[in-house]
Amino acid sequence: MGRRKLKILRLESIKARQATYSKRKTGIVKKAKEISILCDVDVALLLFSPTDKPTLFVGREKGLSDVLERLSKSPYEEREERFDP
Amino acid sequence: MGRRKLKILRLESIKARQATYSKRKTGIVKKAKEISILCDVDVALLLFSPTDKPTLFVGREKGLSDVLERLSKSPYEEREERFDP
DNA sequence: AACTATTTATAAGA
DNA sequence: TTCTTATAAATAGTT
Repeated sequence: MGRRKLKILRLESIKARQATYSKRKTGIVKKAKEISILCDVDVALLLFSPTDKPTLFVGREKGLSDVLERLSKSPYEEREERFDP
Repeated sequence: MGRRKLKILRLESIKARQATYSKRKTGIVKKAKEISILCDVDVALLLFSPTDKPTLFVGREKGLSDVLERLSKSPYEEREERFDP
């Protein structure tokens, strides 16, 4: 989306990475919140900025530890890792 | 987006929650991958489906434990929790 | 799983 | 960083 189509490759300048990070972080956190509410599911999203600042969103008024514990209790057969969605 | 504007409230039927989850999971995992590549940052996204199946995406070819360790080492003052982005 | 009308996210610019 | 706007992308309802 945007004025031009962007290729998904590492942005060259640190300024561009910071500007794009700021915009996209807002978008993805919003998406995380929406899917959690709409579908009534647990979500945890952790991001580090180009300047190393972490942002954490966990849905449904839980803590990160609750969601991680849930993952640890989930059978391996049910887990799905997405490296190339 | 879509044929009608949707209010961000828990969908009533389990079928609707499952259908919407499936579509939006694809979208948010794609977003996580994109911000990780474009901005060259660490990202971890964990989602549980309405049928309890977990999906995990971690960017930059790291493991979840690496990203969690990075969070644990991050100064509290730098952390940002987003409950209402 | 696919289609497509419509809404939403965002790239570039200011 | 924040706002605007043109355009690309996501997705709700449907089949």
